[in-house]
Amino acid sequence: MMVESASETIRSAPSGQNGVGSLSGQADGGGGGSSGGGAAGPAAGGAGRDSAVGADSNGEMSPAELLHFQQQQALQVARQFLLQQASGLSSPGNNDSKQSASAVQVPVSVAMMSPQMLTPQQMQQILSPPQLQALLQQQQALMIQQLQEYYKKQQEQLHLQLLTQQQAGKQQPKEALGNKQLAFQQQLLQMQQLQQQHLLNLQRQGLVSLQPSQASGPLQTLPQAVCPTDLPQLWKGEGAPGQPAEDSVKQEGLDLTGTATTATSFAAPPKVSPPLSHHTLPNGQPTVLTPRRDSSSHEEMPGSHPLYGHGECKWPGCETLCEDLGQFIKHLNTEHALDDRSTAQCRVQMQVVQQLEIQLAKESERLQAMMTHLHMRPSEPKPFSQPLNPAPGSSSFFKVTVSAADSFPDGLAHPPTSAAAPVTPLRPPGLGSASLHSGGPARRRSSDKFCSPISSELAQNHEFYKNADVRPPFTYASLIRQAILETPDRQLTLNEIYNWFTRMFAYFRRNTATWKNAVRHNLSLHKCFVRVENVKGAVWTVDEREYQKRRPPKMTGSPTLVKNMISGLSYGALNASYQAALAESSFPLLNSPGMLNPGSASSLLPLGHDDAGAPVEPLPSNGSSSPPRLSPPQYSHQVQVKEEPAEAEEDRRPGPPLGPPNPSTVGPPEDRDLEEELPGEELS
DNA sequence: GTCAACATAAACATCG
DNA sequence: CCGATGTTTATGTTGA
Repeated sequence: MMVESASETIRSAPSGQNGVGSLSGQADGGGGGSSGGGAAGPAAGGAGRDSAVGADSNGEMSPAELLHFQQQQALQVARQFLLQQASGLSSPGNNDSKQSASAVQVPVSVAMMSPQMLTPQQMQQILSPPQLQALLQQQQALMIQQLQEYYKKQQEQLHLQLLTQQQAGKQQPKEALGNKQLAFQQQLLQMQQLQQQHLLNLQRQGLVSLQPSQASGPLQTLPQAVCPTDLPQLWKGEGAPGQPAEDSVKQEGLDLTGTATTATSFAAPPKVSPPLSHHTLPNGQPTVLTPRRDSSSHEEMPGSHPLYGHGECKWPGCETLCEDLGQFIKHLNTEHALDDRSTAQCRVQMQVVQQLEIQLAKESERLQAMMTHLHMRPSEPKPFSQPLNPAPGSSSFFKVTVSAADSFPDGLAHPPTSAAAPVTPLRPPGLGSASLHSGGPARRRSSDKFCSPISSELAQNHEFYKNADVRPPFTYASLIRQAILETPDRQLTLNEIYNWFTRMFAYFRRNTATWKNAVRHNLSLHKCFVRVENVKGAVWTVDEREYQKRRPPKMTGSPTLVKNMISGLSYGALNASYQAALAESSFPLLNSPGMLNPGSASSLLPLGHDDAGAPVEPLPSNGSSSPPRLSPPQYSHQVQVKEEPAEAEEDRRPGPPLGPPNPSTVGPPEDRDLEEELPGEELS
């Protein structure tokens, strides 16, 4: 899987034309893809190609490749996390909160999605960048911690030896003693150097991807980095530097928390009387080992075992095929007997579970806070479970809910990030939602659909997208729009748009032909993008009104969901404000990255109107969407085009301006437009 | 099952 | 002619 990683970088730059088509420009699909790709989706297709290309990739990796590689690793791990969690291994045990700071934000709903089925790509989609990073960091922190323990032990040992030697040396010739001391000291030194080196190394590796965020986000508070690949290795019982020793060390050094249950389920030999202590969850819940059916001894159930499924061993990193349970048991007892490796893996698993639990607790807490803030009944378990499993619709909406909620507490305008800030590494609403329900890489209209604040989203995860080869969960249209709106004069040439894409997203630094074609396609296709002849050529602008218009159909569905959701959560009274918030989130003040001036909830409402009102607009979406049309003027205002835009777009939209008044300065034109467009429209 | 939105691929046109 | 830019059509996927 990881093979998929580095590779595309290769194909990126050159627009791999296969010279088939008529003209050059569209060498799209690159060598491999072609039409078939569609089904699998871009990412899938990309992955496919990747692997193909990646195979050849030699040992060396470029930074970008390394980054990608690490991401893949992280995904792997994340997947494992979920996998494990889903397998019911949950054994509450809460450690000190050392790592709580880096608690991973894995949407509960995600965890419910039968992780086994998830591919790294999907994981990418499911976990928001911040989540991925968090995951990664969590592991890094873990590793670091373990390593430090290990090194510490080593040093202690050396010291001990040294002392012993010194004592013993009393009878020895001074010279000899001196030598020995020297040797030990050297050893010690080496040890330290090794440690430093190792840590450095890990850090460097880990930081490749973290750096960006560190510079700008809460992530920087996270512990030192550790190569994300370590964990898997640990699971596999190989590779991790200093691992063997580490095992024994960790046993004492690490704050092992776990439960008997876990232990039993892990190590066959009864001998395992884990020195594990029970902890309590943040919320005070004792982590009592709930005798889970699956955690009971494997001999129990004739046909099943928590570690056995689909004919293979589910031990982390094992996957050995076993024809039947008997064989599996045998395998379990031989391969996963009580030894250093197994215990280490077990510990890792415990950590995993702990993290997940911590996260769950946090999310619960947050939810409670939110609900409290919103004057709702706090102890409503539904919020969690409801959206999780059921229909895709609700689940996706849940995400929106979360996002909206995120900004709620602090005031509508608050960037979600800050809310979750220090502890929870960025939890972009749009992202989470987008990725989640987009399921496949190809589908990422979510953001659009649910109007996630792409701008804020981007602002928050700017660095991430910039460096991580992760496909942004936004539609091309929304991205293009964002690109255009980000500029002072709100107009961009095609090439500039390209540049924006590549500048903002690592993902778009590859497969250029494909996405460029898509960009062009989108520009042409969507009415919201208006081409304006400029002196130096043509520039593209955004007709915000038109853009918003596109959404009605989408949003029509949302309200329903909203209602469902709301009713389900007894959000009743909140309805209005909630929707307003929703709307708000849907209408990020895209302009400034700083966006969202806190506390101006009221100002947001209008937007809400728009969104809510939009659906009301029975316009045929676009086509001849005529009546209330008036786009041209609008952007013509905001856009400083040399030429009369009206002309250029005349054909497109003979729209008569309803809002001649938009003195739309480059500032917040949208608000204005919307307000005017749908004055006082209430969600109906 | 239908529909809308979207992604992707590709053919074709236009222009510098 | 070539490449960049635009337009349009076709097809497939997904969610409502």
